[in-house]
Amino acid sequence: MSYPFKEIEEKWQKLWQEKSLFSAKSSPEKKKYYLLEMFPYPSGKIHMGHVRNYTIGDVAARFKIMQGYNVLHPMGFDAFGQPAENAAIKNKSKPDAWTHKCIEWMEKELKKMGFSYDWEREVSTCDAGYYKWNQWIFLKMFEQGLAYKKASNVNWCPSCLTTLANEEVIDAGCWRCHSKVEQKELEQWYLKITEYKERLLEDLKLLDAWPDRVKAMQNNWIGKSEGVEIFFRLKESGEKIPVFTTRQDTIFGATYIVLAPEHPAVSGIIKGKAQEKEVLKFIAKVSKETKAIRASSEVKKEGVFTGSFAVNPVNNETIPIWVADYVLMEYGTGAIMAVPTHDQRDFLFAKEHKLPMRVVIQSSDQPRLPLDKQGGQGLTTNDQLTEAYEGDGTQVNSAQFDGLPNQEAKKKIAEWMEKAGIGKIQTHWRLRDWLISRQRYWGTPIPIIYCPKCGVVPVPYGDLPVELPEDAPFTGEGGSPLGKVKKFVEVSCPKCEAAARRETDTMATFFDSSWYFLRFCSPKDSSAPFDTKEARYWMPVDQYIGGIEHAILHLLYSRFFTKFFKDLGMVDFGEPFSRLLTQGMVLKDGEVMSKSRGNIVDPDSIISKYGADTLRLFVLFAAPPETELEWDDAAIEGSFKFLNRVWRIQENLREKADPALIRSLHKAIKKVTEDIGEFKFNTAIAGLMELTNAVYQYGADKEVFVRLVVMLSPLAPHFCEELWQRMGNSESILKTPWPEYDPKWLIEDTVTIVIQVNGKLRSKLDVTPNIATDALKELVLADEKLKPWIQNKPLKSFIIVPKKLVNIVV
RNA sequence: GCGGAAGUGGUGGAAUGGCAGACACGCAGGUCUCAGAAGCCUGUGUCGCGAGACAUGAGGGUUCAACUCCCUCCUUCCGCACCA
Repeated sequence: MSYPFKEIEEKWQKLWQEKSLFSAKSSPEKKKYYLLEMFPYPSGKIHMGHVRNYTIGDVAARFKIMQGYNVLHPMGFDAFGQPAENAAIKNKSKPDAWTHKCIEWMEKELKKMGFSYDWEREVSTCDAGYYKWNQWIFLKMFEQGLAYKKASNVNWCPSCLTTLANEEVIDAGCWRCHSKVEQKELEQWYLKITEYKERLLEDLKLLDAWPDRVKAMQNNWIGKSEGVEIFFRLKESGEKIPVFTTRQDTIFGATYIVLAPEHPAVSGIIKGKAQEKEVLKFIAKVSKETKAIRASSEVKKEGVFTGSFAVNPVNNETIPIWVADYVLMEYGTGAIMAVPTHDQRDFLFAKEHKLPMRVVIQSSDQPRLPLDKQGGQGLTTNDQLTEAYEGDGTQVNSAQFDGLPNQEAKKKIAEWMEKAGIGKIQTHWRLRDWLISRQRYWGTPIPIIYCPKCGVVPVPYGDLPVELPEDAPFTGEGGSPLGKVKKFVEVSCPKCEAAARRETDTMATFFDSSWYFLRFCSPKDSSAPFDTKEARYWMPVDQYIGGIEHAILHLLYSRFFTKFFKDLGMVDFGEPFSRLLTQGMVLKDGEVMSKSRGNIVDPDSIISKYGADTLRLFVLFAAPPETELEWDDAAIEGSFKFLNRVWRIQENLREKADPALIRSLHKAIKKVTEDIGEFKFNTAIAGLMELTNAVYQYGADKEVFVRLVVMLSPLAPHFCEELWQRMGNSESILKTPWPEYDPKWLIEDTVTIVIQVNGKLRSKLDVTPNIATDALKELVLADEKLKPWIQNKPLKSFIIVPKKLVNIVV
């Protein structure tokens, strides 16, 4: 017979709620712990990913409560977004009603898992009480010049019918629907995240408790590269052509320069040249290719000579100007100096088009690079090299810099060029400003009014929130639905009262989630986005838990917002999340669970078969939190069996425990406490299983059983509350302090010493822990089992690791 | 190409310089039962009857001792990328 999990779970979920056991209050004299899991999009159903994410968080929260911390563990919903709107189009329902229904279901599902949330702090981003503050924050950014509108080429998803941020484009496709992203010229709102690029990069170093992977990804994304802009000049007109390089140490090896086909100087330099027609044809061909195609043709680098020449400012050498598709207008200056000997792409291009090469960095390894002179210019012939040498070495063919190590020359050349006015030390960044306009209904309206006389006018703070009208038409045919609601669009200008129009785009939903962790500190505040005093107490988040898919998007934006609030003086810290745990995905048969693959395991079905406690236990036991978890329908039986095994102990409690069991207990307390503290739940559970096995071996008394149940309670809370109550306790088990081990029980009367001969295990001895070295040596050498291994070979050394091991080397 | 993570039994995984495979799943045997299920007990890396030998992606190195540290390489996953 299995234990009655269904009754037990329902009973305790009800009791916890009645007692508001998890409602948090700030109290400065108590140590706080803010534990947060990434809030979900309210799809209506929770999936295994949610179960895993929130179970990890819940165990940590309950553990910290029992350790005496004042714990804040809130939950809310990232409720704006396209699925609600798509559902509205499909079912002719309203996004608002649909979303609230979903939230209701979702809450129920979360409650069925027994999570310890402070539901009084629940927040939904689609409530006007929340998104009012999105608008407030937007206006503050607008005042600081951090929110601005500009026309440019933007990413456009033809299926979602809206623009996308760079961070939302994955493999040239839309992050949500994977449609191929198109480029479109549009006037859109941007947030100047680039203003914070230095700090966003620099402060990554402060995040010791973040996974390296996430930091590396952000580092990559921000993409700082330091180099020099070198001013080449056109031979004929003397016009400046700046090129950007990070390898200024190779400047003396530049044998041609290459312009992007879109480079503005191209049309001027080909005019009247014999090559004009050919170049124009080439440009036309390239312009037809999309970014993706251009990037994918990795092997062949196509290009044409322009008929013009440029002058290298470091040696006044005249070199040809080419146009090629491998140079991109979007990066650097859209022009490069080509050094075929020390850049592989330039090398391939030069070889293809028979362009000259010159070695300027000599490798210190053998064989040496060929430095054969050709026409007295230090040129290497085309067939002497098989690839570019991109490593470090010594400068050669580099005038006054000859003989210097190239890394040193890099600094000196940069300084020299700046002094001589032929270059400028410069840093390029990959990070672009964040496009937040979306041509969608179900989001926060951007609080801006366009007046024919006053121009762009921010909505006055007193008029916030700009509420979403309820009766927007959803056709799915494109164009912002808000634009079709007359009474929304037509307003009078707040400044001059002339007839004006409202902005009809809404904000990207990542705006909403960039500061929700602050809102949880004072979720009902009606005078500010958050109460600075409350935020000072609770923030930063001590432990944040969520999926790796947000490594750049949400986590970068949240860091940006936090720094913005710091600049406004609203918070006194620059990073929102002290520790970050990115949990691994849940797989089935080696693949991510997804509807399209049809390999979804519904948490509900598991709960009704085994109960939430078994489900919790299994997702924690099957793998460490950071790694992928392979779902196994059979293995979950093991977790269920374990709970039943613990359940049966209560029927057979003894009067007095065996000392061997007491020893196991104290060992287990030490292990489980350390492991839960380090989020090593799988081994913590193994420790509890071992203790349970020991109980079966020796028989348990009440004292041992009590501690077992207390330690199990963060992991299987309903189950343990029930046992706790049956043991005669009236208070929740959460009010019980976490057990402590007594070190005296960890001291063994005898220890087993492993005896090795030449590093191989040959025997074992039981001795007292503090045995004298000589006595131990004597004992070991008397061991009959070792005789065949030692024979009468001379003893080279005798290594003793106290209480553990002896190694005899012969 | 650059950056990150990982590679251990049939499976999930444990061990961060000191007994490789904890704890589970699975499998096999036993016990209980009229029988089955559940429970309980035992066994279970490979080869070998055995003593023992071999085994942590491959190969080297450091060390009395290496899954663990160092070097070279291979494979898989993830991020970025004609980034100058």
